[in-house]
Amino acid sequence: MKVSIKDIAKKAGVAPSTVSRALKNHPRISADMQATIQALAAEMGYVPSESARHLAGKQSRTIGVAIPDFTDPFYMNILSGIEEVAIAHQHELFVGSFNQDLDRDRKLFDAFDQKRLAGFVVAGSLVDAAYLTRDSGDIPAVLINHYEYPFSVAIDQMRGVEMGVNHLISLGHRKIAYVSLGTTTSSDSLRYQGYINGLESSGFSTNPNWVVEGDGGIAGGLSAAKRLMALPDPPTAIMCYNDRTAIGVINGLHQIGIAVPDDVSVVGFDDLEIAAYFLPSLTTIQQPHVHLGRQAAEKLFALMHGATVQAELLEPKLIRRNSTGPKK
Amino acid sequence: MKVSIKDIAKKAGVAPSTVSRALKNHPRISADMQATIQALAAEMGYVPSESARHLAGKQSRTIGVAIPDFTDPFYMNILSGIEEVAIAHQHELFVGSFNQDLDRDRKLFDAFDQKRLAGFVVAGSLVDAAYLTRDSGDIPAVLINHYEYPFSVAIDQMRGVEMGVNHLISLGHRKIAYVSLGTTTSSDSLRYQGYINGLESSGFSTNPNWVVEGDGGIAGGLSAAKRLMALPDPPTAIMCYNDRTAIGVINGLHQIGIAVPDDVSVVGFDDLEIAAYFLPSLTTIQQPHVHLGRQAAEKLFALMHGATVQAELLEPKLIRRNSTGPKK
DNA sequence: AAATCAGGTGCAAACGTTAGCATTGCGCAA
DNA sequence: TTGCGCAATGCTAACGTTTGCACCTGATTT
Repeated sequence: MKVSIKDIAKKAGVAPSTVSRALKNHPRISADMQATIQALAAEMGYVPSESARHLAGKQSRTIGVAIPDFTDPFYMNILSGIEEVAIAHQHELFVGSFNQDLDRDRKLFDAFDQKRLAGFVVAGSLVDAAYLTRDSGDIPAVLINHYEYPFSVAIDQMRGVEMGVNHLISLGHRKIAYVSLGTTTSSDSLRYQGYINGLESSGFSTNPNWVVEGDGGIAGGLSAAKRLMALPDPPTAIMCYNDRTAIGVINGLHQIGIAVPDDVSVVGFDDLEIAAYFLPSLTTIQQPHVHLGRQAAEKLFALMHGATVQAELLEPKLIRRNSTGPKK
Repeated sequence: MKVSIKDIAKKAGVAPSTVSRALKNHPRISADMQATIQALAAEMGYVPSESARHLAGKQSRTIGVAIPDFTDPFYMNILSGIEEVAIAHQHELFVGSFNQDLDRDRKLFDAFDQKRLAGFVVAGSLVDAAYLTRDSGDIPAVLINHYEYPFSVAIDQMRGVEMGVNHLISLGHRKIAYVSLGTTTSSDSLRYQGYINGLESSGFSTNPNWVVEGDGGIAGGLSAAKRLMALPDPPTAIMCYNDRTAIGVINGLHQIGIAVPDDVSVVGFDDLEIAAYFLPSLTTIQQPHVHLGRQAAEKLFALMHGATVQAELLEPKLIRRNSTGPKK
């Protein structure tokens, strides 16, 4: 069905190897022959088989990316950054998510191995562990927002949350709550630690009641906000695990008639596109998402080319907008 | 470097074919041998080569997906639906976006061909044309939201916008604007036509000044809103190409002190997650995104299995929320 | 005029796996 | 004892491509 190099060779009356070379403008094939073969190939609708190419010794031109979930905009931004540099390097992407399924992460890494990928990027603390405990030896990999792995690109999440908390303190807030991710991942504990640090470095006490669990999404933030405000001594400011949580929180507050930032201030984390356009716009900690992806990919290519690279820790940045009010 | 079936065979003192069969529990291999080989394979860290497998005649277990952009949540939802059923059918996904790059769509389809994919799904009217004009003959494909192609899953976009316009009319609005996608695609012209139909079927005139171009994103909606309200005779309601445009529109209105829905009503299209949580929440036309993806994938698998399938046109649904006010 | 050179091309092995067919023992029926 | 069938395994070709090396033919060098 599919025309192969042999078919072309037969029709042109030459050897398959000549066709192979002619198609890639090998210098030892005459210009005449190259033109003839290429025309013939086009006419016959020849499409090279990637599998065969790959088998015959060439290195793979595909890099893998593992992300938690296709519907999380944060990871999509990262992905988009990775894709950008992959294309620039003439590589393709094989992207896999590992959603709800607990087995899926293993399967994903198995797939990476079976494809003999040139390298891959792992984004999302949920799988870091899964990756690190397997011995998929030789394929170079870069992790995003992981801190122990030698090849990683990360932003200082702990410091980020601390900056958010400090900002709230500087506005006069003393009752500051935190809505967490709600699953035990390194990101979650780092950000929580940042919250504690921010409070303690200013000499304020922490109230365990003011730390509640979200789910990293809007719905989790919404219910967390309601739980917080039902407390006998509700907070006046809420630091959130991420922007989606913050949006949920603001929405939840709105539902029970609490205005942001007039009554309660809210800080997010990520600086998604929507953060700038939500009403009120979100004060948040910026992660340079696309840049993060780009950096990770660049690092991966460096690694693939044998360069020595080292872990990189990017500085977060506070973006002040309207979900935190003026100084009280 | 990588251990192959031959390495295992050598070590076990059997033929490669025996190893191959033992690894897949072939009935004609003794249980003993199977156990021995499998243990040995595990111990040696054997990982099958997908390329070799694929070359040796097996059909590919990968389906391709072409989307416009990784950062557009609408397509990510679709993707997530596709992925779900792909996994259920034990297939993998090869996802490609074709971003800004005009050449990229061709390259993407070339990649599909070179990989000898089992089939693919094309989402996004920008590439439909690119796909339809090429003769990538034998690989089954399903398009999303395309109307001429025999194998497609689509919702009735024209009807959707018409429903939105009718809703606005029923609230008493007469000056209704439309913010388009701004590029000539079938989606854009269909939705525009729905706008015209909605107006004309109620006997209202259309004012060309009230049709302005967005860009499918938030920024485009924002500037469109400002342009509309600067008109000598500004509209009192705005129908938008999609939710992201609507969010931009509401934001733009907010910037110039116009309240939604008190002063102006806004309707979106898609029903993204954020639509329900934006403030004000968005009245919008629901596309069953994830379902759309699932349907498309199911249809693709049916097609791959030789079943006869036909195009499917889903009914849109108006979701009434707070960006459109009570009857005036 | 003989030997060398180089450009142009063909041969064949290799990549890792699968699958059809052939082969080897063996126990068992005739 | 001879022949047979069956279970278990080996042989080999094939998938489509690449690549090192050998080969041929004119043309250039001495």
